[in-house]
Amino acid sequence: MASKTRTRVAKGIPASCCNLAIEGESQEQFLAMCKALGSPLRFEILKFLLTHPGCITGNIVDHLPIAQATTSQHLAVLRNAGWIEGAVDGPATCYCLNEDRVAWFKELVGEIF
Amino acid sequence: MASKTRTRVAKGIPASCCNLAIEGESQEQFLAMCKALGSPLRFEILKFLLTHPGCITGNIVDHLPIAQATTSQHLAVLRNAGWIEGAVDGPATCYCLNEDRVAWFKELVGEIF
DNA sequence: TTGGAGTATCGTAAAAATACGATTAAGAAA
DNA sequence: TTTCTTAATCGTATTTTTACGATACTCCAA
Repeated sequence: MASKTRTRVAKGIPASCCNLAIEGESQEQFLAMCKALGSPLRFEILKFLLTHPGCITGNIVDHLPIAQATTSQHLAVLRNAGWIEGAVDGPATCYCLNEDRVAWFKELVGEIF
Repeated sequence: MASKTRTRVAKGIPASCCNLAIEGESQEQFLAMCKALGSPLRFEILKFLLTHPGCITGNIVDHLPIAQATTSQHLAVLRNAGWIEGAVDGPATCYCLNEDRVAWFKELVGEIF
């Protein structure tokens, strides 16, 4: 047996040089935030919220070249990833950054790399 | 005309509170890095390279639960995003982090949020 | 109440990402 | 050379993401 192992690997894998301070649930949440951030439209939404705090969904819809339904969908992704929070304000929803989460994200990026 | 504009928006869009130091090409590169980072398998590759510097493709393939072709594909994504660099070492390819890019990424995350 | 404004969700079509086996290519060893 | 090791690329099936119109739902005003 042992057919799957590579032959002629004299060197093998280099020894571990360090450990990383991320795994499990934290890692999942971090990856969800990265993934959510990786879309141009969603990044545009975050930029808009960063520079125009206190916006409602409609403001964001007007600002983007996509349909209302799609915008709402992207907002949900950002919400689920933890980037933003939505507060109901009458019939509208007022979105803002989740400052704690953003701070956590920044910290983590600094720690990991 | 003006049929698409929202009525009853007395408040309008909140005034811009600040500017962001990212746009255009820089933003595209940043988003590519975020997107690449957002995949569990690719993050696993980065973690492996972080903790085991000097690995070749085969080491990474052995470490992941996916096929060689898929791993190679993910490595290409990370390479194109700028996270890693591959150096040819005989028949093998030795991968390492692109330290400059990583530093740039960290800096940017600190600036944006 | 009733009506309309503001949003979220549903259902679905199109596009993109993911994964794999097979193949190709390039270097090292025989 | 010929062969083997290593890794990238090709073609393709499957899954996920994206985007939209239509619909449902909530709140406020008339």
